[in-house]
Amino acid sequence: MSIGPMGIARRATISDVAREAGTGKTSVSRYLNGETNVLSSDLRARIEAAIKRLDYRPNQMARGLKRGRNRLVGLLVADITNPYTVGVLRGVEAACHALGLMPLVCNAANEVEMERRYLQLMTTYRVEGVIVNALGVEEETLRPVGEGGTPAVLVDRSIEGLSADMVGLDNGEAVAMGMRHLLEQGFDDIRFAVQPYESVSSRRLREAAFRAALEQAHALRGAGAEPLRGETMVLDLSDAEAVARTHEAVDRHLQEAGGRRVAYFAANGPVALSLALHLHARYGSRWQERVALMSIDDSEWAELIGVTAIRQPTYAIGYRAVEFLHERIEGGVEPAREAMLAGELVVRRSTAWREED
Amino acid sequence: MSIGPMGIARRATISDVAREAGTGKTSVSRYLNGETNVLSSDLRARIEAAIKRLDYRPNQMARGLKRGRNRLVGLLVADITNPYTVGVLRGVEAACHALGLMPLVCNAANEVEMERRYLQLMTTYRVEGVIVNALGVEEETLRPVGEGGTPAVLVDRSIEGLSADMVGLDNGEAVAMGMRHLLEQGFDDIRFAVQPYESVSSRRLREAAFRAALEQAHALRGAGAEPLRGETMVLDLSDAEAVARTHEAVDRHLQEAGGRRVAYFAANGPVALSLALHLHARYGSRWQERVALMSIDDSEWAELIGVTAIRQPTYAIGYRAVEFLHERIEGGVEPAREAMLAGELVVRRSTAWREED
DNA sequence: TTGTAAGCGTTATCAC
DNA sequence: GTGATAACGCTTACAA
Repeated sequence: MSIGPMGIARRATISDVAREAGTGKTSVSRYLNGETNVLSSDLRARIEAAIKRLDYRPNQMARGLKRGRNRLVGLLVADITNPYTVGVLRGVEAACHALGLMPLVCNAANEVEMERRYLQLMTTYRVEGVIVNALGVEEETLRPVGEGGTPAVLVDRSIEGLSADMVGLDNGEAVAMGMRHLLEQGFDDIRFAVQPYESVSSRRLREAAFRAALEQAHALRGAGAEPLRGETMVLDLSDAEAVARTHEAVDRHLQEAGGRRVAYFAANGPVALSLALHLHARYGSRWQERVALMSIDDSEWAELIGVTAIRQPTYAIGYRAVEFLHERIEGGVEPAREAMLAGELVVRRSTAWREED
Repeated sequence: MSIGPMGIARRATISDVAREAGTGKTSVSRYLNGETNVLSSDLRARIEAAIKRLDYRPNQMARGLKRGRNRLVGLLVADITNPYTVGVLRGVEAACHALGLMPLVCNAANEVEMERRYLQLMTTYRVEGVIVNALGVEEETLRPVGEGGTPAVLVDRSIEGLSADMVGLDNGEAVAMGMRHLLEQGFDDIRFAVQPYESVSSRRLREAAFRAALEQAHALRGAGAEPLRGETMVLDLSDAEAVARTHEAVDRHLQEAGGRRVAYFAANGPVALSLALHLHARYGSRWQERVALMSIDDSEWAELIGVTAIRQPTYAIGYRAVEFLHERIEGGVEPAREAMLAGELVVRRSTAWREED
């Protein structure tokens, strides 16, 4: 690092290195890009020394400007506060690292407006591609990006009218697996709790799978069997009053159930947490004697209080998303693909335990 | 967006806009930079229209190259998996947004080697400053960066020999507050659980504050009083075997304590979680009848099972860090500052509840 | 094997 | 008011 006027440090440039090594920029550039076979070992050594002496680091921005690729990929997430997101992020980072990419992480904090802004900001930095796990980006926001523009890969949720690679949980199988478990355990009163699901594909699929499983179970039981109760319950976490109302509905449900232990199947981690917090606040630390909670998304607290979960392969999802994106960046032109990764059922006390225990 | 050869989309450049608007690049640049007073309203309108028509977005990289500042700031975190980190991240993002900066988030996943690599990578992208919450970066890695080089702000922990702005929890007061509470509640057997603390300033300060509080309490009690037991217990989360050994030590401690309820004061969230998981696995869901857990760092699960916590103002910490950094970026030259933000005690059942309840 | 020169998309300098 | 033109730090023909 050299010192410029006024004692302010200035980073060395490729020209500085060339001068220091007594050569031209071209050779230095060649050295940097590993075209080592075209360089005499003498020159190579001089360049190497000069670089070390000046503590030179090539400027990625300038490099990107010239080459048209700066190795930046954008990662837009709806909510970094959600452990699911963090898991995906870890996978994304690992894959980026392995592929020589640099992730630019943006958290929209559940604000649709933020999502749009960040997406714009990213294109401004000329990211080579984007990975999107968003709440409400619309097809039009991504369109210029999706077709011939910046490649995009969707995570967890597809966007209506946009055909892009997408990777996420195999929702249908995950919910079916959960329901199979619940029914095997003999639960006959099951509520499926989910955030408003019209506009988010993964939620929609999960809810549909829940109803499908329910109907199938009905059919199997036949006429004479004991009735099977099942219902979808919408929990809008973005609206405190709506949450309160839904919590009250839960209370009424438990009241009706009398002493009978009912099951709640949460469509994701945040929903499960909201439910658990309410139940704990309302019925004390022994609330699990009244309701069996089960959730898509595993978490620290699920293990801590013994709640059954369907663990999502978040790391793999993030990793795969980057792999997809990388292929597109390198010019892949296959039609849009979909990777649906399997969830893993982690059975804990909440559902293993029957009333008679 | 215009279409280049082979149908491949190419983003419009400033030259395209100039041509489309029938003017020169200079005027377009002026328009972009808000030097609107120097432009005739006619020209201004034409440029505006051209920009809209071409969906033009200035290239930040090129801009940065020319201006020498690209509005990128690096955020290096030790572990994105830690909720503390996520809290800080949110504050950082909000502040960056407010100040027109773009955070480049790097997660070192608890690997010291990664930290070094990412720090290098960031300088390669010519970030204007860095915010560092790292495990083991050494002073030398940051030195060129800290002095006259890229400004740096430290979060949660200082680095030996490096004088840089730093922001974090007021550790002394936080621990003192926690100890005051524990003693008031009548606990007389208190273990302070902390990760290896020699090399991480915040841990060291917390441990020291624990011992100080203990001694003070001893002094206050005088000779005739019942004995007060207190001990520091190191829990090395990076080493599974060490963790197991420490967990066993916990078991022995509980055994010795007989039926008496003892207190565990965890120096941070991950430590508290490790303890809670062990206790739950070992003593079942009613483990809190044997030990009162309290922790620096609040979390979802702490509320869910009623564990007392000292909440860190993570959002404010992140926000403040960016403010500090911004001042440096703008050329501030004050000596290194330190912001110690106050924690908040959140009392829950774990400590409010006495044995006789 | 090495170097010269043009150009990536901006902004800054200086003329008109 | 406006617009050439020269950088910024790099890569890449093209020459030598």
